[in-house]
Amino acid sequence: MRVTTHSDYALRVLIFAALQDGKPCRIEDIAARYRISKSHLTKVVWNLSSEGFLTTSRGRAGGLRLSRPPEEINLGAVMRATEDNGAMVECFDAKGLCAITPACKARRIFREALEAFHAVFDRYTLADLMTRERDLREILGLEPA
Amino acid sequence: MRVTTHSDYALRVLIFAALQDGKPCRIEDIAARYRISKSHLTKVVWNLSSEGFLTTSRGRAGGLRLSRPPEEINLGAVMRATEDNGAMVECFDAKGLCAITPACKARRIFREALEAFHAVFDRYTLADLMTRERDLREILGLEPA
DNA sequence: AATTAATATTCATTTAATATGAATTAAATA
DNA sequence: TATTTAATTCATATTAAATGAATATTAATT
Repeated sequence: MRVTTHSDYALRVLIFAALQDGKPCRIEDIAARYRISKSHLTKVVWNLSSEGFLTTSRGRAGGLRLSRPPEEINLGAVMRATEDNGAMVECFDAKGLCAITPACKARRIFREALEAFHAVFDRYTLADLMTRERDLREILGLEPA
Repeated sequence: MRVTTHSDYALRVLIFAALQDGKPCRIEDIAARYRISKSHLTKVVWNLSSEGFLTTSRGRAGGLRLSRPPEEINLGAVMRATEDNGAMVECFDAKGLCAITPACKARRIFREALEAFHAVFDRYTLADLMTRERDLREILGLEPA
């Protein structure tokens, strides 16, 4: 089983943004600190912003920031918004070709398992990822709070 | 999130084998009925057999059959054996490059969520997938029991 | 108004995982 | 011994995902 890097990067962006004390930060800097693709990150940020987790502004002194405090950003909501589970298995997809789909009980179990997966994230917020804030700042080369 | 077709196919093989009343069946026939790759299916069967779910024999009158009755084949065990979760997210992999891994709390949550996913399958056996046996037989073009 | 700095958008390319195909080898049975 | 089947190996194709690059749009500063 695999989680897309899209979700992975989404969490990294949120963690980075949570370290900025409300000040906007730039996609370019985030990409540089994590050494990942700025292009890809741009799409991740766009997603997070259209889902309401981030607020972005263009132009000089622009950038992105958390729309809400970390305690109010539920990780289950983030995962559900960033993972596309429409094709987790072939039978989830309307275009699936598995012959036995009409008589197959496995699909229900897959849905149940996926829900259980998300339910774990539902129990955490971004704040739960920030408990080692000091170390995170150091690793990412940010000023101590 | 995505499950590999390897696991998907594994379930299909087990379902097919469970419909054979203990008689061996051939990989080639399974591949034909599901219209999927025989080569790939061979690897899936090899895995299931090395994990003890199937018993195979070569040569004339050979084939594969369930090693145990369906009620004794736990789906959680099957999923754990067929899914490679070593790289579910980058930080699960020893070769992962994510900078913040040492200070990141997300990994624990991912592990917890993965375990919750498997735990759902733990509650079912192959027998739970066979409740629509009549329909499955018809779709797969097998003789009624 | 012009310039600069940022996100937004689009498209092309690359990459890596996955799946498939094909051919050969080994084992079992008639 | 011939035949049938799984096991094994290697090459190829396919696909989704990720990356790169270029352009457009927006907004703040000078």
